[in-house]
Amino acid sequence: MMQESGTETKSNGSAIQNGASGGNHLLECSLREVRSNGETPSVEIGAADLAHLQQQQALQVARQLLLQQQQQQQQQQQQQQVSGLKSPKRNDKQPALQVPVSVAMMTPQVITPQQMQQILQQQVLTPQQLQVLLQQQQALMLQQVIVSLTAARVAPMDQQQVATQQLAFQQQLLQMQQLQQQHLLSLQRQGLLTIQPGQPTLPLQPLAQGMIPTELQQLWKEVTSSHTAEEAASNNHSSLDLSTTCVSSSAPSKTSLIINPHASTNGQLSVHTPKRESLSHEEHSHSHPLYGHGVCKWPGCEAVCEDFQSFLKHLNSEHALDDRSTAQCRVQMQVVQQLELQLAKDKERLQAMMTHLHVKSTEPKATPQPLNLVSSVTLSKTASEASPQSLPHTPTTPTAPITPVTQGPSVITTTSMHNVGPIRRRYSDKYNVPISSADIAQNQEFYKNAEVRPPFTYASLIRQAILESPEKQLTLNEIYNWFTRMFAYFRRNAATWKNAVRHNLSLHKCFVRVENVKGAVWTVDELEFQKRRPQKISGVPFAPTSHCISALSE
DNA sequence: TAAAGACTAAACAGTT
DNA sequence: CAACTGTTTAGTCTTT
Repeated sequence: MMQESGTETKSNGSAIQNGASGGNHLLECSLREVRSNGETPSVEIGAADLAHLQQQQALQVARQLLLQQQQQQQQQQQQQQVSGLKSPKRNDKQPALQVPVSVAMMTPQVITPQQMQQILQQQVLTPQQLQVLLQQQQALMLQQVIVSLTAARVAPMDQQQVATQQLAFQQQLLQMQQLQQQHLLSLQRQGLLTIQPGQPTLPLQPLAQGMIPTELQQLWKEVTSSHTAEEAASNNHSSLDLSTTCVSSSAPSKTSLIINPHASTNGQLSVHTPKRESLSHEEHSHSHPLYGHGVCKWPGCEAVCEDFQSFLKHLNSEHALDDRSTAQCRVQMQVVQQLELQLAKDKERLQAMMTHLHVKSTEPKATPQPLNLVSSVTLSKTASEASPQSLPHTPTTPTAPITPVTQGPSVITTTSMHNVGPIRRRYSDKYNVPISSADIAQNQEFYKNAEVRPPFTYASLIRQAILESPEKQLTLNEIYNWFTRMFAYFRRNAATWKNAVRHNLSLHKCFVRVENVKGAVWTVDELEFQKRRPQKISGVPFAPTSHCISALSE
């Protein structure tokens, strides 16, 4: 309604509300609201953390699997129960916050290609987990490269050592890439996956793909050759700092901060911009690509800076022009180059897809649902065969100015957490999109950052919010907070959607209000919810379906 | 074409 | 008194 009113000739109050005017104010209000409620999760930090935890979880499962295999080889039968290996689905279903500390704190290790091969063959992990695992491995290897680069400067290796290590890294990377390709191919064959390179939830993929050995070699040469004895002496300390930062337990999340454009919405990977230049420019606005949410966004830094002034101090002292910064810059440049390359490829692909599907760009109502464009095109054979009558001509909503996410984040969701429920029919069905069991939890990274309307009904979202809570009950305000936390879209037009939430809570019998000591909370009557409507669209049993295909995109 | 579901808007009452 | 919470009604749009 709001979206239609924005694009259709007919207009009412909501159209005005939905316009650009006042949007910032509403956004600020929503954010203030979130903060005032004592909740800290910033969107970006949450995104990075989640990616980190997902990686850790996948790695943990893989390790347990390997461990179990070893045990089984030794003792044949007895270890199955003791191993405590959770089913992949169960594991995936855990919200990030429930991940045991021991898992989150685990020091990442690179699994050998042989071990990886084993995991792939066993097919015990879900495709999603394998994907994550592969990416993490690539990230870890990249970190090893960086560590070695700095270590090489601290303690110069002889040429043979360097060459040997180089070769090892290259071989490992190559093997990993081959395995990943093999894995993706097998997924494709199984119809579980439509490959979408460059998707934001798989931030490492483009990098790893792009970091071909020759480039790494070049990088290696550049950095190692720039080493001088004087620098080694003066920068010994800082180099070590980098190393420890990179191999620390939180390294994966830091890596994702570097590489994933979503991990820092304001970090535009603009490292090649001369620092001083941007400084003078930014001093007025106090918005600096390397500074956000009180944290230094220099790759791998994350130092807390109270205000902008202290950030500037920190930037000048900690990230001055030395060989460490130079090396980091070079790495970042590689990252950017690869991302740009990937973006160009994806743009080209999108163009070809749209050409192929004879997009009617004059369709006025199509704009609000970029999600369904990609879904309908990439989801499955049935979707693409459906030949939608009209497709959006632009991947972004007119009211959504966020550009970094327009790259095409078609998220592959091969695991099922919560079956969210009915999608909003008015938009989704238009394109014959069978994404009824789309998975919020898997797509949340996207919705957190992109101001795109989630294709789910209010009732489904409310239910999801309540079910995600530990007590399976939420106050109205907590439901509000969930909406704003999980969806960038709901950070504006608060009056509208909050009214809708209240309206839905009251209207649907599946939402039960329970008087509490500290007020009232809302719970879900699951029976009523399931009763609500025969979900013809989904029509498919949810567990297997969502395990196979569900999707979303921008 | 009618019915049903979903959404937006708004009025209103009770509570904090 | 203002803001919040909860209920209800009305109108519109879309799908079946």
